Amino acid sequence: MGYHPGMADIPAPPWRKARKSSPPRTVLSRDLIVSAGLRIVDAEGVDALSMRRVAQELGTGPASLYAHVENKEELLDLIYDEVMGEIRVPEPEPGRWLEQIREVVLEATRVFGAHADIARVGLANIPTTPNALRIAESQLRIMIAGGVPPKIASLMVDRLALYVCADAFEGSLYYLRQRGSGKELEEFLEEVFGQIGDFYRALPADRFPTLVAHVDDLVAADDRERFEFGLDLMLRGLASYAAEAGSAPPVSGSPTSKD
Amino acid sequence: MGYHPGMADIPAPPWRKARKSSPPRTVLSRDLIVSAGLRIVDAEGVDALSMRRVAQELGTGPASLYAHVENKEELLDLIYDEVMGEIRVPEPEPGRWLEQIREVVLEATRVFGAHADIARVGLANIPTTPNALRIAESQLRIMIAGGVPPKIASLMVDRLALYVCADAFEGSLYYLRQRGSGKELEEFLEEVFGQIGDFYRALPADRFPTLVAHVDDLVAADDRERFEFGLDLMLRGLASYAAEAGSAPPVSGSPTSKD
DNA sequence: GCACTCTGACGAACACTGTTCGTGCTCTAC
DNA sequence: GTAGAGCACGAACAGTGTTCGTCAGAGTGC
Repeated sequence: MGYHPGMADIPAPPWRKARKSSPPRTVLSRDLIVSAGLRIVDAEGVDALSMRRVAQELGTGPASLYAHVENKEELLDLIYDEVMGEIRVPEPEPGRWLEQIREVVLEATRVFGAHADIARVGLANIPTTPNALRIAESQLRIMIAGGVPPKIASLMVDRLALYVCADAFEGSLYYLRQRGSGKELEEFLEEVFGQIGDFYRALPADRFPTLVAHVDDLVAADDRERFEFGLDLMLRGLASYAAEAGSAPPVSGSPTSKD
Repeated sequence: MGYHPGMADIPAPPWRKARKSSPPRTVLSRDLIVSAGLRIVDAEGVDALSMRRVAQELGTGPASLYAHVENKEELLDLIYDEVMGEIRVPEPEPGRWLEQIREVVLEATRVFGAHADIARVGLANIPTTPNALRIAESQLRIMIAGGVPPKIASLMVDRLALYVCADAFEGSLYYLRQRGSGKELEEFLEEVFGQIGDFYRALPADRFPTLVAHVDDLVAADDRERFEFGLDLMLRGLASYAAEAGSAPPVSGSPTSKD
């Protein structure tokens, strides 16, 4: 700060107001912007991401970002693709195709779960970014190698993506609210589920007899169990489609008995 | 406008500036606000709904709304519940439980589809509003009457709600973009799907061989087919859980052969 | 070494957003 | 007839995404 080597000792002429003491031009780039954005999303969620906030993180003004990024929307897409880049996919092993699909879905859920509510970006866009394609390619290849009819496999890729994003987004809501309330995760969840349980129990039993009668079942399941139940629903359905089409059904009957 | 009956013919004294020509106080109410909000959502989508916009629709200022509604969030919840009120549910007929579940889900999808992207409100909230409870009660009753184990039925209610909202929200994206582009629905969809097809076809075949090889399958399905495929996946899975638990499986094998 | 263009960083501004505060009108209850 | 509560409303605050015009500095051609 202050002296610049090239200017020797000559002080800036005072009548020129020194322009602004020439702050060292920060060097921006798409990657810098994206990773700064991802940092914000991870720490505070998608709603907290604003162009000003990203710019501030990089020590500049919001207008500077628009030279590298079209939009806030494009920025979010780029961040989303960055996250999807963390999802690892296996080489197809035809004998384990159903299990492999299950593994890819679990892997995706793990990654989304590690990045706050970023999954909602995936819900709002038709994914055509590189990593989205990579994962779709992988899933399609696994299923087709396993003998699933291509039409079924294509539909399945779409529905699985929707399910993963929707569930991850739903799950992130609890996560963000917990973070906002300063409590520990376990304590928070217990409190929330307790409140929901109390709420259901307090319902008028004449209008909602079945709900009231099964409160415990309604409240018992945690995030993980609900997610896996829904996933296995779809996988059982898929197995039945595959079996109908003459493909060999998965060896051990149902995908439930895994893990 | 102008004369008020009680004031006879006496004009307002000019030195008092007439306060503001005393505009006839509009009478607000929660219901008025909610229905105005729903009108905006229907016409322009959730993003277009702002407190100012609602106030304008009612001929007043934004601050006036806060006497009847806590929040924008609460307003959206109220609008969402209003929409859910349109969903009709049947009386349980144990012999047709799977078909009835399917019908309720289709009915919900129909209603959401008629109200722009309102479904995204359902994605972002744990639904505890009256109509959400009504529908959950109905689904639970149908399944339990059909012999589905309560635990499975409880999980199913949750997963179906998630699926319906997620799909309706995804579908609404196309809808809103079409509306924004001034074209006819059919023309718009054809254009979009054409572009996506072209995009897939133009992909490097060495990195995405499976995608490129099955472009036609990937692009062929429309909204409806994708939705019903996913739904039937889940229902087949559900049927298999129900069968495992000793309940009578649905008569005609799979839910696919309906309609 | 000089003059040139062109990229891109940046300050300021615009039109919005949700929400709050204070004012004062109008209707109700006594 | 008057006190009081409820509530409609204007103005303001702090924030948003985005655009415009300016202008420093790097790179290029001579």
